[in-house]
Amino acid sequence: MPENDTTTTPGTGTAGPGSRSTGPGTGSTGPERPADTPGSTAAAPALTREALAQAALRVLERDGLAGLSMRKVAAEVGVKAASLYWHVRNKEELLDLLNDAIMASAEPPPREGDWREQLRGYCWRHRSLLRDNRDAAKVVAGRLAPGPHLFGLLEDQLDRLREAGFSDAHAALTTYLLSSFVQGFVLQEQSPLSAAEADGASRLEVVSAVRDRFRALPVETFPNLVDLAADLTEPDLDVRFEFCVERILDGLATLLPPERR
Amino acid sequence: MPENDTTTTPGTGTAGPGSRSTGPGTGSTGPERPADTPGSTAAAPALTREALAQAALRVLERDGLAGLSMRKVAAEVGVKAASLYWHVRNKEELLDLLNDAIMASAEPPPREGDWREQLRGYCWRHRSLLRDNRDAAKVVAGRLAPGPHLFGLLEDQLDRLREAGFSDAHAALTTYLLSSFVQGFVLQEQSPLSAAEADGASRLEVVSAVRDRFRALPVETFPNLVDLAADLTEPDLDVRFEFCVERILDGLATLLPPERR
DNA sequence: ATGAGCCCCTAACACCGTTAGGGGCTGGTT
DNA sequence: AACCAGCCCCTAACGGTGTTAGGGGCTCAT
Repeated sequence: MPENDTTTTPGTGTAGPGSRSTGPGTGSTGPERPADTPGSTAAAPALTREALAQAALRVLERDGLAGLSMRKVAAEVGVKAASLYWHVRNKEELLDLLNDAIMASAEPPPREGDWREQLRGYCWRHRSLLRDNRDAAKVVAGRLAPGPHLFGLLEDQLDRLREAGFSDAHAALTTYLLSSFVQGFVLQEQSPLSAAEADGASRLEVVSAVRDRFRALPVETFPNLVDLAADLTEPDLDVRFEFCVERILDGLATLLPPERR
Repeated sequence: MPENDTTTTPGTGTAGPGSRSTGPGTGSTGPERPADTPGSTAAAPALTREALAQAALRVLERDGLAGLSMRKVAAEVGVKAASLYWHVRNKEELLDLLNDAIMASAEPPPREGDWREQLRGYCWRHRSLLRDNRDAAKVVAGRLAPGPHLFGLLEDQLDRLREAGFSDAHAALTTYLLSSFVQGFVLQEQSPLSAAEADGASRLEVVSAVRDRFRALPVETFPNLVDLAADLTEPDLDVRFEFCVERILDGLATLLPPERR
């Protein structure tokens, strides 16, 4: 009942009218539309999957992931909820589109400096991408489904890694290391520290409250937590991120022969 | 044992009748229950927050995070949904409890070998913890809210890091690096590669399908993706994880004076 | 006996994802 | 001209969700 379903799979082609058959664009990279509305009322906006993705992006920005519903996205494009199912198999697929729409605004760092500088740029940009779009980290979280835009980034990153001297296998593995870390980090840095967020509670207030809680722990069982309370609650998350990224870069450097650094 | 609780931040005590006022245990560490049901029908299970967490854990295992509803958790403990709100402010708080319940089954690696070996153990154990409990990674994802069990782990990890020779600040930052990475990695490794999962589609089938898709990309625009298709789709995720962890450990090693390695 | 606090209940609200079925509107074929 | 096929949207409804209001017992200390 709840999920299951999947009844569809490809089969079940009872050819019944109601069943979704092809849907517009299923292709990954190639353009799908036959042409574009040859004549007649040329201005008709023509609801596309792209338009859906943009609408979803707007709703996400306004209401957050929890507030993103089919009905709202439909309203955003001026139709009713059920109509979306002509363009999209289900909400999950809409989220895939949304995921790609988020990735669309990413662009690789400039091609200057050594490999460290460039990879560093990738990490920091990836982080800001996930932070700038509301709830982007959560959207991306359980979603590998590579949209075309991510392909471009991946391609570019691999290119630089190989050029830096990394082996094929190492280059490929490195992309996973970087993306896993950045994703995990942003997820953590954006999650509310305590229930006392979302209300007023300025960031700094919450942080120092957490720090006090650390300090208030029983010293005999949690000596380190008490002692390192200040370090654990370093309020500048950029410092944290920088530390982590530099450590990862150091680790990657050991893969290269010393002369390439 | 650790009855616990965290939570609440006391305020809001308007003392009005209908409003949830205190809830059972609000104390931080001390035991709350006055005693335990002195006489009479001694066997009454007495619905506790702990029991709720266990019930939620069972529902999670059975139906996954998407299928975890207040009503089901309530049914699991033999009450109706509305009754849960006496013990818990809302679903979010229940998820915090669930989070801690998941963490409860974690235990630190043995204290043998050098610091690398021990940190490695932490990473691999953390990963299996998140993989063994269904949807655990997603539950933990947007949830810092440190349950008492996580405190224990953190304390232990910090202790080993300092003993290894890391400075206070470095030790603290390292815990974030490790947990961010592991969390991000498991999130990625568990997310379905394509829509063609969840159905039949053995893992290997899907992997090789994805590999073929990489290879089928236009070579002139995605030369690296095409070329590294095999490396990018390495099916053994342990290999990936190992690479990432070792790189991070290498990076951490550079913080130590050479003689401590 | 009274009241306070605990703990659960029934009903209901508004909203969710999703499906069934239908109805126009278009363009091509017979 | 008539027809059909496909596109694209609609209304209505199903079963489910989190959450609140209000009430009712049941146990205790006064």
